[in-house]
Amino acid sequence: MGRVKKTNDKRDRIMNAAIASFAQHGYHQATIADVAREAGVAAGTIYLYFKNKDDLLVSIFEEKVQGFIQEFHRRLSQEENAEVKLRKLVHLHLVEMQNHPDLAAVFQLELRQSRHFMSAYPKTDLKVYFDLIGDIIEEGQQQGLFRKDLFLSAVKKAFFGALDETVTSWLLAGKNYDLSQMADPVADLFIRGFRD
Amino acid sequence: MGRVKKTNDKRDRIMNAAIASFAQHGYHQATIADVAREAGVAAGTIYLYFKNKDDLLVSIFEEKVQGFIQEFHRRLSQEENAEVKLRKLVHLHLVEMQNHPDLAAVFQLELRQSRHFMSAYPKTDLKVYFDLIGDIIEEGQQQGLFRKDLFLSAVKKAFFGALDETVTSWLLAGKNYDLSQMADPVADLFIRGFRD
Amino acid sequence: MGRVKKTNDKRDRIMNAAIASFAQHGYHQATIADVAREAGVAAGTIYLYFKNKDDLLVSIFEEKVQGFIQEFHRRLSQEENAEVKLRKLVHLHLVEMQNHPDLAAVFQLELRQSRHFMSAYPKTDLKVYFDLIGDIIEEGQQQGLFRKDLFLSAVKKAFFGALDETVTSWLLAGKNYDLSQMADPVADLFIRGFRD
Amino acid sequence: MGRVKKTNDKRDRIMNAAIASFAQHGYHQATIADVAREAGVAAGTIYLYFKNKDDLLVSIFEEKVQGFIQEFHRRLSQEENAEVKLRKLVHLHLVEMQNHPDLAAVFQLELRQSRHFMSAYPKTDLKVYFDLIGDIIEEGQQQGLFRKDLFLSAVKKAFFGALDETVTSWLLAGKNYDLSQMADPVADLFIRGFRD
DNA sequence: CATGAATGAGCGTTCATTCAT
DNA sequence: CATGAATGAACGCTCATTCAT
Repeated sequence: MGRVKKTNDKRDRIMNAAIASFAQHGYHQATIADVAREAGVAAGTIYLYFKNKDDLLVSIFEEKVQGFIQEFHRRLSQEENAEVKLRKLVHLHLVEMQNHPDLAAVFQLELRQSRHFMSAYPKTDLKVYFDLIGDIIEEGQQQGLFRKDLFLSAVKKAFFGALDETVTSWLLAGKNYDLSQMADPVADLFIRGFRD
Repeated sequence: MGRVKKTNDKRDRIMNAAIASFAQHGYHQATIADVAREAGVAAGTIYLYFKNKDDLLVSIFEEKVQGFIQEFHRRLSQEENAEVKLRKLVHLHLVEMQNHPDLAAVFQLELRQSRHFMSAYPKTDLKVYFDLIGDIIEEGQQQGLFRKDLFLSAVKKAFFGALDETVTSWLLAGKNYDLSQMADPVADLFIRGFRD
Repeated sequence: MGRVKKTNDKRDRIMNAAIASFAQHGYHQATIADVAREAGVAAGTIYLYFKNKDDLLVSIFEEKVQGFIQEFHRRLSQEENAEVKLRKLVHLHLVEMQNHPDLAAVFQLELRQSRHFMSAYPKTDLKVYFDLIGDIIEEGQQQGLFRKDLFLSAVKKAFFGALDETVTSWLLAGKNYDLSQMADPVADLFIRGFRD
Repeated sequence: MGRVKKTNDKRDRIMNAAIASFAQHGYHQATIADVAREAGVAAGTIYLYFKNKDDLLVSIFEEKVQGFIQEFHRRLSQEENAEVKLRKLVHLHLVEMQNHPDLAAVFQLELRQSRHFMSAYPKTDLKVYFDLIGDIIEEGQQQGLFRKDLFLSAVKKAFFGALDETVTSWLLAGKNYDLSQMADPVADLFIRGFRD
């Protein structure tokens, strides 16, 4: 176990170094040498764990988003009411981004620079996140809370886009205010918008 | 007049070539040679009209977005009712993007890769667009249509983000559906969300 | 005459602008656009008077050096004594360079960057200057002032090199002392070295 | 040791390739690709050992001149008499240049094209060479061989300039005569010029 | 003669990636 | 597994020169 653990440690160190480097310098400006230095490994070592620079970026997304989604699922499954779930999702999304600003910067700003990611976008884990949102809305419809005539694929995107822009604006403003305070106003807006 | 016209023609040709090239290959992947070939000019000629590659990208944004905002302003000023205005804005936004998909791709995907643009983001013309949105919402509040307790800076971003993601999703899905059909569902969502 | 004069004026203006530009920025750093701006003409105009940038540099040398040599000839022909002539030549050389520092900079520093000049060096007007020096030394030998066994081609170069380095050092030191004060010490050195 | 030796070998190979390339084509005309080809390395490798092209040029000067000066110092320290020292210095200078004509070409012709070098000129190792010359002259004064009223800073430059021009002329004439034969005539000239 | 817009060849430098050790 | 020296493709940009007006 110690052996395996150690290996994963190194992979994690590289990934975290990449998050920090990409967030600080931007994906294109950050070099593999930067990441290696930050991770305390040789540049060549990175290629033992990741196929290439793009894979490193995409892996950050896949593994970290997966983690978030799993956690969000777990946390939301405790709730019954779709409105409460939706509100909680907004809170979780913004709080997590606030607590992991480097990761947020990579998600919001850098990830879009990966051709590979963008072309695979509709099939990524992000789809799972969209589904999570869609499921909650449908749940709300079944609970008689939300309108039946919602154009689901449209409102899902609108909801996600609202969260996304909220985080992006916060990042680009220099993170100079409390992001979580935006949660209730945004959640209210959509819950009212969804209501019957 | 002929002389001036011709010069502007060349500048426009370069800018349009850049929009096409950036949309097709992505900002970083597109080379100045690509743009020049597409515009039918020599590479060096581009530097007679634009300071550098980044300036080309930023100029696209500034001049084209300015055009859109002015047109939106003009079109919306004919309306009285804030709800109608908001609905119309959503329509205009999505229809324009649908009619100019390359430009849309540059706006949604490529522009964010410009460090220069992103750092200037809060001061760009995009702020004017945010203001336009904010003004309509405030107008709705004064008309007694929208809630007075809206967290304006939050809902502005949510609204813009929703439009933004709607377009981005459409682009990344390969523009394989009618974008304008998303207008009413999205507009409905926000109008209800804003209502008193 | 007015017509011809005007033309020569423009050629002169360009040449003087080139001297100033080359002296200030260096030959390679100075652009044709710089020279044109300084001369108050369009870039293309320069090519009506000079074959190319290199020709401009070489022409400065040829015409200005020719002027100097002619003047030196004239001024020295008044003297009889070879020692006096030599002393006067040193004075003239240093005083002229001091009075035309931009020209000096072009001679001492920039001219050597012209491949064309360097390859033609042994055949340039500089040879005439070397000959002028050689003639004076031979005159001194005939006047019984200088040794008969001087290796003429060696001492000519040594003499010129001494003047050259004296000017170069002054230029590179920022022209922060009186160059003409070096004349007598240098002249003394060579006159003694040449003496029988 | 093998490892270190090999690394130095590569650096040396690049430097020697640069000397050959700069001598043959001139500094500005020689490309990094030329140097790389000549050295048998990839272009990028050069940047592992030198900061940029200019650094390559300046490094040639610093390391090679330093070598010469040290060797000259060592060789001259064996002599007592200042006149003999001076004569030997002239010999060494010309013989070394004759034996390393590519290096000579870089010194005499190319180095002066480096803005960076020229601006640092008064502080370079060349100053050490000037000092070496000055020390010998002062030694001669103390030995009662040379005049006390020599304008030292003037005659130092004259002496160096004479050597410099002697080499330059030889190079530009196509190295078509024996440079070392100029040594005695030049040395004689200065020794007589310096004498009491 | 004069212009200056247009040209396009040319090059230094970076950096993701490889591979011998 | 790990290294880091070496690679070499790739590209933005400059600027001397041309030529249609």
